[in-house]
Amino acid sequence: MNASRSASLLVAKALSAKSPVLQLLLETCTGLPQLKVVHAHMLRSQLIADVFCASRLLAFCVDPPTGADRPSLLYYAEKVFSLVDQPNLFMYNAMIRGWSGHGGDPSRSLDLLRQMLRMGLRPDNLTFPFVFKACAALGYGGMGRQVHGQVVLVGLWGDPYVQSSLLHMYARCGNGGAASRLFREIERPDAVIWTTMVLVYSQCGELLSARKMFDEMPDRNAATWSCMISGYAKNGHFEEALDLFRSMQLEKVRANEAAMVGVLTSCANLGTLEGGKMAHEYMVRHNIVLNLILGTALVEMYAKCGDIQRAIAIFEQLPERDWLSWTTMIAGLAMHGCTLMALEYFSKMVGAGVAPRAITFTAVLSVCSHGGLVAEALSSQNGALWMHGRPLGRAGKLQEAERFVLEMPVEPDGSIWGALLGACRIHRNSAMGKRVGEILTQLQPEHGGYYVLASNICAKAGQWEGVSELRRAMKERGVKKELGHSLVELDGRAHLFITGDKSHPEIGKIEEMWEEILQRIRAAGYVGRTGEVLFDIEEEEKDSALTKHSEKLAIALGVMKTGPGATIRIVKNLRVCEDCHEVTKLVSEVFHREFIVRDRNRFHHFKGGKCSCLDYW
DNA sequence: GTAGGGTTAG
Repeated sequence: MNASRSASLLVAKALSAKSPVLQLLLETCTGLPQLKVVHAHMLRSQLIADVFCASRLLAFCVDPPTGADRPSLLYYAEKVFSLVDQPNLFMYNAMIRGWSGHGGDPSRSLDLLRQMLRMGLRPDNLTFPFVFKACAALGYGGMGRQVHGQVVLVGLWGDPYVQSSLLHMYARCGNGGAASRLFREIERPDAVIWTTMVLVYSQCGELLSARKMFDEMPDRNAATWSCMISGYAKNGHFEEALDLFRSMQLEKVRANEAAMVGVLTSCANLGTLEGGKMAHEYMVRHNIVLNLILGTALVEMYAKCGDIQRAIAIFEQLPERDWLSWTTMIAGLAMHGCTLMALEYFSKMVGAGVAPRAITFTAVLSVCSHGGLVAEALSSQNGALWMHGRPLGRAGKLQEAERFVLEMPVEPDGSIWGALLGACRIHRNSAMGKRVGEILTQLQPEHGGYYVLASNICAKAGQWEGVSELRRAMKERGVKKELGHSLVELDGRAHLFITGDKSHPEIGKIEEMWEEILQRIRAAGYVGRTGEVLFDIEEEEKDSALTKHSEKLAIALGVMKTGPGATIRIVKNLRVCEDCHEVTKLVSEVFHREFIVRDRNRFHHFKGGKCSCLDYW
């Protein structure tokens, strides 16, 4: 006897005993196939006409056991629902809830709300939270406000579930004002509502207000901490995110996945490998399982903090991979100058049937420019673009790269043009650099880095009119150059140097060290770049007396605090300049240190007087 | 008689 027949017999027996057993039976379903058996019997036995039984069926579809294919169950539920003559409030709620959630279609929730109102049904305190969730997902703030009015009309605005979902909706729709007004009207906000306010303010970029809420609320739980940490991370306040993670541990609150993503992202952006490793250990210690997003964040952290081998190992162990996890891996390899491997992963990605997106192309383009390759677009296979790199001479013609950008199956965005501009600099192609620079300064006029890069390309070619033109454009548009800074981790402490800032407690000794370094590398053949050329080329402002970029102070401290054979990691916010690059090469040789420097674009691994970028960057 | 809110992150 086959399985479905034995199941059928079981069902028939069960249904004769009516609902409590039906409930049990539904609980044993693990997916659509089993559900269909139950449904078939409900139809045959007319049980489907029983509103309660039909509701149980819908409830199952809306809230299936983990692992079941929720979207297909939702469509099945809708079919069942559409065959019901007069669905009751419960059934509407179940369907509205279903569509509003994961793998659903929030606009259907709103359709159903209209439909139930037409049918003369009155939404209750359960309907509204689902409806607001749908509005939030769609970003329909206006619709949300109208429904808010309905809530007041039916006298439900005092319900805490309704209140928090309303706040959440206003937060997602960017209406922080409405949210704070609403919050002030709530007499006794509970922890969920307080937490939602933390979300509201971090969503609006008002981190101080968010923190104020966080500090003022009477009891915080894991979600609250997580919300505040992610808020900091999302708004670029990485140090604060890590500080808060430390306090969270002191308070013995266990972090969840979302919090860890914020923590890892912060470590990745700061480039703190020590912090990142500690976060990873925390995850292992607390059995926090790697899902797709968390796994990708971990890959990114290791890649951006300089441990590309570990990043690869984590990536290979991920339970699943999507376009973004592939892209993160490819971009990470690109940063480390692992050109061939990056291209290999790109072809693996395409081979796995994962469609690349714009950021993927940016990463591939940067692979090519770092590796002295030019990207070449070939014919499409299975609708996906295929691409490989072809070696180019140093003199490099970039026309093919430019053509690649123009022929890409996605609209080139700022970062793609930016990658091409970087390639122009490497290949010393000022004509194209000028062209691409113009596109970029129009596309993203507020982005100071592109003016600087374009101006450096001109300077290198001796085209001073181009340089002054770009400087003028920057001034006219009020674009500020980002201040250079370098971070170095030594003895478990992070030292930050900002251009022109001499606040480090050991600045005197550092300057002395720098003088010594200068003497010894000069003996090894270093000729500092000075004067006009420097002024026009460097990305960081020239120090009035000495050509001392923040990076040089970091190098000096690194040499000071370590012995021969040590590895010193430095993270910069801008691209490394040619002079610093030269200096670091020489220091690595003369002082027998390894430097792993992360600049805005990529890693430079200095050892024995050479750099892993082979002077392409 | 059946159900629900806040972290959604890379």
